[in-house]
Amino acid sequence: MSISHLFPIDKWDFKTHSILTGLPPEEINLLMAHTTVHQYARNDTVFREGTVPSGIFFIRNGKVKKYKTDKFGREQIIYLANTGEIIGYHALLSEERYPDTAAALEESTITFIPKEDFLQAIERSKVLSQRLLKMLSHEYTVFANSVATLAHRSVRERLAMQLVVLREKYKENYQPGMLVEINLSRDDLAGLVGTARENIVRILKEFREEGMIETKGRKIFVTDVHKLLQASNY
Amino acid sequence: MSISHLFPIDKWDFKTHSILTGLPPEEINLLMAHTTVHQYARNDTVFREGTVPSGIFFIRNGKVKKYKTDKFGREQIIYLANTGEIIGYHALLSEERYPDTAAALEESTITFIPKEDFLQAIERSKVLSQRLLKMLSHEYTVFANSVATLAHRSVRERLAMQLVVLREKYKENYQPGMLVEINLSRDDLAGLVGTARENIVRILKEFREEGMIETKGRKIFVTDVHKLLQASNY
DNA sequence: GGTGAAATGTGATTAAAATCAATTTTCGAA
DNA sequence: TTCGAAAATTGATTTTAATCACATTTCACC
Repeated sequence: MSISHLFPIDKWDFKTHSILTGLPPEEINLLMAHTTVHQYARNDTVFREGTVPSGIFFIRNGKVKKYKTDKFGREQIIYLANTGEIIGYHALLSEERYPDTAAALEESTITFIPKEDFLQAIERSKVLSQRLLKMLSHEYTVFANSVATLAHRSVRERLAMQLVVLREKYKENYQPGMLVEINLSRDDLAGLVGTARENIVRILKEFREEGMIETKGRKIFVTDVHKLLQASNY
Repeated sequence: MSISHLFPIDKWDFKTHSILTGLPPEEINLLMAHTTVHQYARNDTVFREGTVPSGIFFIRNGKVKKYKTDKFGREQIIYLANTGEIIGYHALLSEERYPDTAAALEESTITFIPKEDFLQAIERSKVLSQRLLKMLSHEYTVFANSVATLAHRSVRERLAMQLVVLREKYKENYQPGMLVEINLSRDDLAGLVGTARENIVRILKEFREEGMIETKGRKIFVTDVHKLLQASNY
């Protein structure tokens, strides 16, 4: 059972996984003609803000943070991409440089699709370009949500909300009743919520004391989603 | 002369105006087959969050704020659309309900294009759908920027930055040396920056005393863009 | 031009979050 | 298993922003 009836998780998720799944074989072949597969260790950079894009990346397995760093070194995570998702297409389609940096959050297997193949596939496949249009316009919903949340909700509320989202993203072979292990550094969590590490630590402690989560080292287990949702004030 | 070499204004601007300009006549005809033109007074709603989209809107003249309201009534402006821009396409393309509300900021003339015509035009015109892809993916750049800014910059910095952006948006028949009149309520300015009205008022006062702007009633005139840019810490 | 509601502006106070300075824990490499 | 660097945590303090309570100004309308 999902929590989508309690919390609109799709408002926090791009839908890039829907791009490739079920695409006609010919289109798949076109896209996959010259792919290369790479292994990324935790913290390895996939692409860097400001560089010229050379292709797109399909995350076969793993998690990638997309983030911007300001001049004081503070990171803001724009989006956390999961297994099955694609990244790097914005820059190619907008004909700009990468607007942000992508780095693996954990050991990840990623397929690289060269620019030419991707653009050609779009050129030839109406299905593909229509799916991209649908997906990209959905991103507006996600961002409108993020912006409103960042602007008007407290750090505590935002952290509660993100934990609910992360619980979904860290589900793997999930069975009802299982605890989901959220394995993310405090710094990354801070970058996701948009605050300093210290605040994250303190509020996590509150959540623990209020019986919403348990922690084991850096790992976080959500033990009461409903209470968390309440705390998020959503 | 523009300030784009000092400040990347395009990172604050969607590029929806580029959609229609220069589109082949046949595509234009397709799109414009069943349009209706409407006049909106200040504060009139163009469409409302949560409703089913029935078409898109081309702003012939005027300005429209796109915003979300939280349960305490606080508005967050997601984007300020200007003359020549289109709004309402996200919901149609993503097949969702409107993710935000649109309301005229000033007397505006807006052309309505019905859903069917818009979707048909995309279906038939490769040029149009490719332009949409380009535009939508550029929006990611804008939002990544907004999110990072909201998360890590002070209200003072954000206000300074927005004033620079607004100065561009309120340019009309601009001649070098002219002062641009920014005519926006303090509440809307607060909604754009993501803070409370009182903070806006206080910081505007600082900016006035520091010789960056002048005010006349609600109207704001930027008198020193460079100082503002410095204050924005960009 | 006068009038009143709405918008703008001011001051004081409270609350939230950022920052600074350590200390403790964790976890991978030797 | 031990060691040491990196990460996480805690506490104290400062800064920033939100909130509350009014005062003043503006501006559309009569």
